Amino acid sequence: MSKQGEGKIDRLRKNIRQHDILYYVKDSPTISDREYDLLMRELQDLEGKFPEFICKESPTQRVGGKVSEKFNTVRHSTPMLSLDNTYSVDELKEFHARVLKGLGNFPSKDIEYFVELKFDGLAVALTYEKGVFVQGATRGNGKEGEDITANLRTIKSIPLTIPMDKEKINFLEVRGEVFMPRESFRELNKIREEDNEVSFANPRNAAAGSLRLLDPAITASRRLDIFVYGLSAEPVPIKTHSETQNMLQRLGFKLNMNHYICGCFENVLPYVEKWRTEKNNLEYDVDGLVIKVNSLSFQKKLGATTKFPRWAVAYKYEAEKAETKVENIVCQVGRTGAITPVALLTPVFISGSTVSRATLHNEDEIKRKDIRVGDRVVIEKSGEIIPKVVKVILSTKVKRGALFKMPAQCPECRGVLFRPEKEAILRCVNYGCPAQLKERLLHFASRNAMDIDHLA
DNA sequence: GAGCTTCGGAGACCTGGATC
DNA sequence: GATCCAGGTCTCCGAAGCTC
Repeated sequence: MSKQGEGKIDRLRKNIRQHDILYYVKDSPTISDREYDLLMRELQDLEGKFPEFICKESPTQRVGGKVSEKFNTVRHSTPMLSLDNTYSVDELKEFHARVLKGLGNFPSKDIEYFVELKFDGLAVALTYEKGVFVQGATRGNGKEGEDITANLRTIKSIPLTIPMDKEKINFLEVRGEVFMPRESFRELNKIREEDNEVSFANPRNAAAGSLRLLDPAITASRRLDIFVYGLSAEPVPIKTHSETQNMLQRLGFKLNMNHYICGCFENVLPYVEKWRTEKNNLEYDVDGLVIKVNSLSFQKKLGATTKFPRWAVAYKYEAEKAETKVENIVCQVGRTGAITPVALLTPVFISGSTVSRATLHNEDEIKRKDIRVGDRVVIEKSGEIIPKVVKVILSTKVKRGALFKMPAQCPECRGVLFRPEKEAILRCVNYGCPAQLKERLLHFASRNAMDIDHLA
């Protein structure tokens, strides 16, 4: 009886996994939702009768239900690098020139490129051992990320088991981008509004927040999705990036099929133009394209800097812009003592979030752009959906205000001025003269009518 | 409020080539 | 060999929004 139960559970699991791939990965279900639910219920009933056969790879165990207290740190087997960005065709050409140079002035016509969409989500790494999904992690600082396995297991397009034996590999790490489809985002915000909760600013932030929830059951309700785009396997049986895509597809992962193999660099450029407008018709956020050298041996030869691979680059489409007013300019002190002038702006909604502050970087930058309080300025977000460093790109004088002066340099040592300690002691890095320095700073502040709240 | 996400900018640092 | 310069690389920091 027990043996029969085990066999039936096994068949049901395989059947459900197959339908998961058809529904969540290939987007072509062959049974109705009700039929799928009946299969799942049958499996749950059998696992209830034979609890000794319940395993964490079972489709019924996607949501473990266990609420964790914190996320553990995970060290990546190979660094998870981000991509260098380009914003124009000229910069793309420079990338191509660096590739040619890096390969010893290889003939341009012999470099094949792989072009794919750049999804606006969170990069994750999925680790499989002996065909079982054992760990999922965020990118973190590239070397270490957070263990979010429990939350990733709730994403139904991530297979919990894969046929690694068919590919003759023992270890597999898959990299992809978790995102929230626009429809899921709209529905989620609608529910939050009905519940008088604060809406999420944009799908990327909603996805980021959802993956860092301590309760996987809530993550499961957020309807996240994933596109995978890369892998490292042992032993490595592949020679090109396009072959990795084929392998990932055979293993049952969800890939985005809007990708192209370009026989030469010139063939890349039409796709840049094609997706400039077409990206807006997709049901998920895309902020550019990724252009990769297709040959893995070339990728290896080109290597990487500490931050970016030299064999791939992102092409980012022009960011949304908005006009607003500089209300004030204040000094902001970082935790190491570095002072950054920041423009306080009339809040303006741009690319999914409200921007009210913009870094002005340093005194030279302020002088170069001649930015003053009261100026009308055009801002653009340099990181698209998440407002990271906001660039002030144009200053249109409407009403002149006080010219900002920045007391960021010690008149004597010309170095970093001070470092605020927890006890609010100001200390000159070069001279170690807190009292004198504090006096000098307060003098500067009063002379220039500056906001000194940050220094107090 | 703390601590996390991602990624761009600034500036320090490093490296290699040119010139003396 | 010393010096200068340009370009590449690295590290630090901060942005807004999120969860805890």
